[in-house]
Amino acid sequence: MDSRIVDARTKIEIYGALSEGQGGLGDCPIRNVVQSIFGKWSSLLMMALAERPYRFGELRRLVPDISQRMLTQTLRDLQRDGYVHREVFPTKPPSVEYSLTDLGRSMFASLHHILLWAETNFEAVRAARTRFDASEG
Amino acid sequence: MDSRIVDARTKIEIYGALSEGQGGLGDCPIRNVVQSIFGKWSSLLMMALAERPYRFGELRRLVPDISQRMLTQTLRDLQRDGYVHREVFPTKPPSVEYSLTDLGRSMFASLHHILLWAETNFEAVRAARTRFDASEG
DNA sequence: GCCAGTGGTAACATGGAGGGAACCACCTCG
DNA sequence: CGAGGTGGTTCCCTCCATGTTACCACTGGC
Repeated sequence: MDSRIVDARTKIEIYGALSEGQGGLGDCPIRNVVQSIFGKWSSLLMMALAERPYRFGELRRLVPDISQRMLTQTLRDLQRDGYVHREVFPTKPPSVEYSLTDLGRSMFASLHHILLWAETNFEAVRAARTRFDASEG
Repeated sequence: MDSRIVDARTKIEIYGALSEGQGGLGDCPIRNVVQSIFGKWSSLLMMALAERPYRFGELRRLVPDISQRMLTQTLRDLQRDGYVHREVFPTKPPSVEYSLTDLGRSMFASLHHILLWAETNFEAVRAARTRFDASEG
């Protein structure tokens, strides 16, 4: 990855231009994509599906405290964005399998970095929060 | 980065264990950290500060459609999490400079991947959405 | 007959993130 | 004297993501 960071002013102008006529940086399509990735459950489901395909019920059991509604909706959003493929099998009670597409695998490869960072550094962040909260009264 | 992905079941159990007694995966500290990074304006401000330190007013002009309230609050959150350093200079009207800490630079290095991915691929995502919306009536 | 499991949908409630506008103290410049 | 720039805070309101609950059709097993 080219770690050179272009002048932020320029970059932000580009971001703004992309949302011309819609409301400025607030709904720039790039930031929109990023936002949708970070729904409350999206990254967790991507993590699971990155390992192997899962069926609906399996995912529900794997993530105990997601509601059925949010599981349905999050999967549908991921499918809509092209990250997830949904396949129905004509078993006696029809079963449904969810798997990552190529786009999904590509996206998860980039997403993975920040997830790993959080796994490694969340204690440092928690410590920083504690320090901050203590010093501000 | 080690691209080997551990068994999702195991990983999710670990995530769950971290939030023991608080409410399950819903507020696992790792996911909590990730969520805070993806506030509406956080990544944009990190992008700017990754380039060089900025003053409050500079940031406000750089990001035209952020409200003063959200700028203050987002910067405070980033400072609280240890990503941003806030320094007050005793100029005649005191001025304030915001810069990244080492933790912040480290975090942004990982965040950068997914931002670049979104910049590169947002058209593919938009295309996928259009296709999906067209095919579902 | 009846309950459990398949994969959902629909109606409704709610909490918190975000937005808008006004206000603050201080200083300088015209 | 008044306007505008410094960096905020406070109050109020709105809307959307999420949660809760109930319901659906179908099948197999007890």
